[in-house]
Amino acid sequence: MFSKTCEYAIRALIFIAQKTKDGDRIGIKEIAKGIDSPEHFIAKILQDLSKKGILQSAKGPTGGFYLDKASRKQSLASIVRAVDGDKIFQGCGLGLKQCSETKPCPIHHEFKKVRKDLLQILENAKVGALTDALENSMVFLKR
Amino acid sequence: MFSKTCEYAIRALIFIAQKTKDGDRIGIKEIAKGIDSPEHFIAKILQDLSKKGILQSAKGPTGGFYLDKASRKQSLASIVRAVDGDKIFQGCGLGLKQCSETKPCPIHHEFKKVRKDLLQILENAKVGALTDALENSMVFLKR
DNA sequence: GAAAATTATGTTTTCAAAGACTTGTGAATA
DNA sequence: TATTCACAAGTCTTTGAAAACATAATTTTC
Ligand code: FES
Ligand code: FES
Repeated sequence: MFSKTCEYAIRALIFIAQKTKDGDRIGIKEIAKGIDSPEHFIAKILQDLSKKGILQSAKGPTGGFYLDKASRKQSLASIVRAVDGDKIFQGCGLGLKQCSETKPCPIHHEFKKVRKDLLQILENAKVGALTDALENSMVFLKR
Repeated sequence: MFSKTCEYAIRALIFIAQKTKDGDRIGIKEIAKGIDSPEHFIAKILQDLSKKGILQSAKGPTGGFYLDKASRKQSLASIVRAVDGDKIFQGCGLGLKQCSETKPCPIHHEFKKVRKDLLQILENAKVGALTDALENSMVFLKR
């Protein structure tokens, strides 16, 4: 569904949101452990995303990654868009060059609904809102 | 969503279904043109699938690919399973090693619904049933 | 013997991951 | 106050594997 890169990115962002509620910062090593991802790989992903303003970072001692107020209100959809683009939200399910209402593929009408549902889920899921469930161990970022 | 391989496979199967309604057979070159795919690539895909019994083939002059009665009743879901496996139907949306009800990821409950809808669409779409819409130019396999 | 799928093999591109090196920054220290 | 030092992100390069696509030889069957 999503690329590996994108999966790691979402997990990481939620993890960071939980760990930096009180203005703390968190290092790359701890993030990698916390979401069970390759350290160098997630490092690169987060660096790209911080350039794009999806999350914040600080160098030096006491440095690390964190999320400001605005970033916390962000939806998972915007993360997906930043990483994988919007192919998943707009592209044709059967790989036609362009999804089109007037020249649809055989599953266009049904597929459109799935895409829309998926988009809605991701739009509604705000990064900062998922931390409570995490702390109560109702959901997990690794297993 | 699906792999390129899988997209080609679905398009090809629907195309073959339409072109071999009356016991005809159709060659690889015509298929490649009909669905706008790389000729050698789709050839390999179809050969794999014919080994698995998803479609039928015959060598020699007047040979080609075709679909028997049973294959026509097949759903798109079984094609997807044969090509991409059932990761898309069962795997965790955030890439956890295993999707689980007891240790779910943050979007598990919502995501499950999307997966289920997708599965249903693909189960309901039978290869042989899509040919009419194709012939009436209500749907397309390339553009 | 010609037309078709089949098999085997090779190339290119993309994705995932790892490693080494660089830059910036806060804090200790002289 | 200026210097140094250690820490942590940032950048660049390389490796590995899989997916996507291409070429050539082979087999089957009419
Ligand atoms: S044309 Fe295929 S999903 Fe819209
Ligand atoms: S655990 Fe992530 S989708 Fe079920």
